[in-house]
Amino acid sequence: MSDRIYDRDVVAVAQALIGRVVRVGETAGLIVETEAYHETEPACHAWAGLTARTRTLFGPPGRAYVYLSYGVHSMLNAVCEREGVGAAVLIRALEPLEGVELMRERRGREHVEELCSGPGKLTQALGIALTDDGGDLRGGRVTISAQRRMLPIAASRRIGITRAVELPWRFSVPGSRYVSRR
DNA sequence: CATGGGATTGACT
DNA sequence: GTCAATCCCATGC
Repeated sequence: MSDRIYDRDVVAVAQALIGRVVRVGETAGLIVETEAYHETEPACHAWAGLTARTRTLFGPPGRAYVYLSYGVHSMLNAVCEREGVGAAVLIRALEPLEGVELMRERRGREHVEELCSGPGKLTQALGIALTDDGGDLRGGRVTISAQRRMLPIAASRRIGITRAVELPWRFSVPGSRYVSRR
């Protein structure tokens, strides 16, 4: 059941989200890159424990955790594991599927490869903001499909962090033109 | 209450 | 390759 997508090990969920579709209004994209974060490792916001910022992270699974990075970019995560455990999957890149013209307007870029190929890019392209924090990913404004396209998956180290860098918790579709840091 | 560091991006040398 | 933007919030005095 789709109810069990998020209520399990966050690393397994990070892999299971590859090939699903994120949709917001008329815009939609195929997930081609994710990263797992868990309270037991210091790169995760939940490492610091339950605070105002991490309230959603410790809440029920299947919700959106959206936070502001570098004071500039909104980041979309899927809250995982049982309520009370701080864990989430960062959605790092999408292959644009629908609403590409609207994505171009919002991004100010023409090339399809530059629309959703990064965690800050895709939230701008889909119009995801901090107000989407806490929303239900299976029936809210921002949704992730229960259906999944099966794609090859490669594991690697997470990008842009300074702690727990050795964990191979980044997952991406090998050869995709739509992953970040091409 | 003051300070400093980001799960990034885009512009510039 | 380097670096600033910009602001939330965790941390420490």
